[in-house]
Amino acid sequence: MISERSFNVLRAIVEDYVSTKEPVGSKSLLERHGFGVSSATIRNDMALLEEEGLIHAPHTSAGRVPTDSGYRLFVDRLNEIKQLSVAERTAMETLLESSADLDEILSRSVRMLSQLTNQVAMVQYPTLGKARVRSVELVPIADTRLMVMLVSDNGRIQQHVVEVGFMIATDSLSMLRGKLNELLAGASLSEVSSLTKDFSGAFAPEQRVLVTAIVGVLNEQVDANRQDKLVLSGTANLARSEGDFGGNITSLLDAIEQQVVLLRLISEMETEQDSVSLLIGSENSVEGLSRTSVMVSGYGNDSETIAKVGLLGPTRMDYSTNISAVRAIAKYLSKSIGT
Amino acid sequence: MISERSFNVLRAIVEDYVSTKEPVGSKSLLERHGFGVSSATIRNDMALLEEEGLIHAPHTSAGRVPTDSGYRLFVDRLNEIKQLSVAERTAMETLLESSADLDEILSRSVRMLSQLTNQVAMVQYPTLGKARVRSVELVPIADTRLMVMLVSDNGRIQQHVVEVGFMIATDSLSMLRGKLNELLAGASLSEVSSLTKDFSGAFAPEQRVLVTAIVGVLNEQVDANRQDKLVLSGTANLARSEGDFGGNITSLLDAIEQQVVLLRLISEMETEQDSVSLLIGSENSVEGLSRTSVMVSGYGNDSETIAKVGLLGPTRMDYSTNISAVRAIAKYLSKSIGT
DNA sequence: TATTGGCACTCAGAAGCCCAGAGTGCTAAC
DNA sequence: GTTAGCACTCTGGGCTTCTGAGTGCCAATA
Repeated sequence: MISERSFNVLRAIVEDYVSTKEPVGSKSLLERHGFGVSSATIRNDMALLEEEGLIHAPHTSAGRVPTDSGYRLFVDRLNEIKQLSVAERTAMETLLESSADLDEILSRSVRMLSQLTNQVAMVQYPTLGKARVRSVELVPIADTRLMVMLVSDNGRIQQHVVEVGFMIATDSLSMLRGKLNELLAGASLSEVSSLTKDFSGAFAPEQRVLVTAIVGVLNEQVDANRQDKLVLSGTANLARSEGDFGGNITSLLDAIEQQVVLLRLISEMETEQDSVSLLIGSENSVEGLSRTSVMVSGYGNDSETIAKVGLLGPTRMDYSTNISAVRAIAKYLSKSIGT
Repeated sequence: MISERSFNVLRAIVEDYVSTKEPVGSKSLLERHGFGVSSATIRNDMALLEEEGLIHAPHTSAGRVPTDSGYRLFVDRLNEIKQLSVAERTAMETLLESSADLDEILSRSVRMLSQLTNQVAMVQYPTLGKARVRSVELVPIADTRLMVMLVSDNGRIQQHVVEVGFMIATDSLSMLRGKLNELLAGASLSEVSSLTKDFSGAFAPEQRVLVTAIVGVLNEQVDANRQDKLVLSGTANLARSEGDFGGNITSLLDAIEQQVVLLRLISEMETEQDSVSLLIGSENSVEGLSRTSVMVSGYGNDSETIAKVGLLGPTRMDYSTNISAVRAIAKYLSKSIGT
């Protein structure tokens, strides 16, 4: 369809535009990349690219800017992805060494991703999916406070403190814990609600309040899991590249603070592990994100993807670097969580 | 020193400038607040205020803008603090009802504060301070993974997952748990390190790896507590009021992302519960925060303040509203945590 | 047929200019 | 101490001009 050289021109335009932020013209293009041809030839190519809708001139007699489709083609033909630098790699490795709990792993990863890319990074909490209950723990925190923990077999922990309002007898607690584990251990999370339905009925009235409270918390924990959670980092970066969004940055910020929109968006994007999927500009149909590109990758264990990680930023971004960063972080997350 | 009317003029200037964002002149001042005098009189007062360094004209023949000292005087003489609206109050109350664990309480509070004020809100994690160990819990998470929890008597929980690298025998675990609790229960946190120093020596060599790992984690948890943590919310709001910072918003964002700077700053600010302390503009000596006001209040239980909560924003902010919001949130936090 | 040199044309953005209006400070009168 | 009056001073918006980067097209060339 379009010639090899034309494509190279497109690539050059994308690269220059991303780095200079200025529409790029035929002459300056020649200066930076020594194509073996004259500026007139380049102009012909550019006219062709414009006809194809890959680039676009903000006004006559200005340079060209890639369109969404232009970026798209550029990305699709991106064969060699930039590698992480040595410094970045070592940073990743130190991150990897320190074993930590889920919260920490996620928040560190997402921060690292945002620093690596200078974009807004996001990571989705792993959904429990088909996970099963490993155990239930009841830990007294204070005289009248109890921490209820639900440990699932993929290593995820949910916890919640309940104020029960009266002194808790430790022996009845361990009895209760035993019964709960007997009932729930090995059950899939989706079964928890039905299994616990009549549980409190078997207890003496004076215990029933406590039991009901605990069961309530357990069900909440399973539920809380359905509406997944997103951790963001680097929103500040948006302010830095404000110009790229044409000033109406607030609508974007709102969309981000809502989270719901983002969650729906990324859950609609198909991902496999080790591959990054990408929506460029208006390819996503979210209002207010028309000048924004979103990329995500899945992470999880060998058998399945349990959640997603990615970033968003202006369409004018360094796709190559960012894709490799997302991929690296996803890989790291799989390694840390997947076990 | 300065007359009653002059002060009222100052107050009017602050109020108008905060709401309109425009330097305010003598005439428009008269229109909005009907002082019983002519514009010339106001001008005289303004000249006086300027001499005192309380207001300042961006250029000749422009209106006046409060200086940092102007805001300061305004705030110091602020006798009636705005009350929260009914809607805000009910929102607070629903927040209050739902009992939750520390993380959740803090993140909800800080989000609410940022929404209430449209500023960047921050809350410091409670330091354990003179807290004592209530109990240590060891919960198996997977075959080779163990969750170590340190529960302190102020209701705070620290937890960490360790990968031990081999199968964990449940009976040795409960034995270990018993010994640890025997050793540590009731001890103050600062003693943990010395108490556990020789602990692992008493165990059989094959257990020692595990024990050392656990002790390591416990010490980490105590340590982690020294370098306190800050939760922020509403950074997006900065972008909205970008103009107030004279464009160089990035330096501000950096300062915020560093956190260290903020932590030092707020820890230097003296606070009592129920009172809000405030640094206006260049009153704080942090570079990059010269156009920023920071206010914090302490929260904790009856006997002591255990951490701080506050916000930051442009000097041109609605001090009255913000102070009352911070105060309300601090009160709420004390109520939820202090027990 | 693809490439190139040449040329006329276009238009955004910077620079310069002008003017109205908001605001001031001062002085003299009340 | 307050006020009316007045001369003065700027900023910001609107208008014009002009330069230069960039284009599209055409005829000549390889």
